[in-house]
Amino acid sequence: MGSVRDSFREYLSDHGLKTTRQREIILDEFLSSPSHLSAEELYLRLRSNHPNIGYATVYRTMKLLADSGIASERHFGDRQTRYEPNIGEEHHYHLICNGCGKIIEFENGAIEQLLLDVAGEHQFTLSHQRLELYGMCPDCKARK
Amino acid sequence: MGSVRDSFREYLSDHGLKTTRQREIILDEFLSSPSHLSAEELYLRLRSNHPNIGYATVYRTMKLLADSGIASERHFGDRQTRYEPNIGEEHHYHLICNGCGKIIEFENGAIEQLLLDVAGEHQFTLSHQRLELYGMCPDCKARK
DNA sequence: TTACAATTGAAAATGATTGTCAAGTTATCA
DNA sequence: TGATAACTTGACAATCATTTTCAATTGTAA
Ligand SMILES: [Mn+2]
Ligand SMILES: [Mn+2]
Ligand SMILES: [Zn+2]
Ligand SMILES: [Zn+2]
Repeated sequence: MGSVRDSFREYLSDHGLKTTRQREIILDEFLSSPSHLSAEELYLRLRSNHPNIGYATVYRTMKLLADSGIASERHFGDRQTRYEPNIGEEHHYHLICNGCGKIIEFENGAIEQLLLDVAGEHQFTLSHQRLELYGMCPDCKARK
Repeated sequence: MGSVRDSFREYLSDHGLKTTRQREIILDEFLSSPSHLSAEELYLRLRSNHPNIGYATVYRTMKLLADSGIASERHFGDRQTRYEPNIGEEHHYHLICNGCGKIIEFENGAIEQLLLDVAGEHQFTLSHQRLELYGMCPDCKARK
């Protein structure tokens, strides 16, 4: 369970970076928060217990978490970068409601395979993919 | 094939908006330019023949073209919104090289159907989807 | 033509993110 | 256990794409 912290420590030390109080606090808050948070949202959550942690530090740390593979960056409709933990998560895609912002995650091996095939046909070596569906959820449709 | 201009005029008039010299010039330039241009790139191209067309007008007009269905907005890796004409284009996805920025378009009915199925399973009414693959093209791999 | 709402261009404002820098911390090793 | 060098932090300024503002101009219905 503490292994995420350990692997972050390891990543930092392997890259000549330092383990700091702020970085550990931010990691903890990230792991105990709902998924798909933006740096700003995380900063706001931290603010109450750690009012002295700076805005830029949260941004910098989220970038480190992404680089270390602990977090994944996501870009949905709005302009903010969002993050979600990579821990024990299957590779998944997102279905997003334009009305209420609800995010539904789904996996689909068939789609995944077809995408790999497409990349292969073009002799591309894939680094990452982005796949999101946007629409109205049943609740929002009813509410109208 | 002035029909795109006609449908833009129709869209404008149907929405209580006006057909202006600038809007027609911008539409023409858009249609005769390579695809996946950003508003700024379009502005730069217009600059030589129409140095008096303002930056904001290009932004505003591209938004209108998207709203009218003549153009589609695209968001690739960089931070700019890009546009491509919707005319006679099949619905397609993009494969983008991280090295040289090359963009390969592909269609895939099987993927499209699977995505529709996913949306259906969750009773979502889809408005749009985003699907891009990022990686290294064969040229860029060789060059390294 | 007139009358009036829509549009324009220039410049300022916005908002997310990144850069700067002086002061504070961390890891190392003598 | 220090001394030291390198990294980090927080506050704030800077960026960059895009949007807004506003006074002057233009399109259009009648
Ligand atoms: Mn997710
Ligand atoms: Mn395209
Ligand atoms: Zn909803
Ligand atoms: Zn390439």
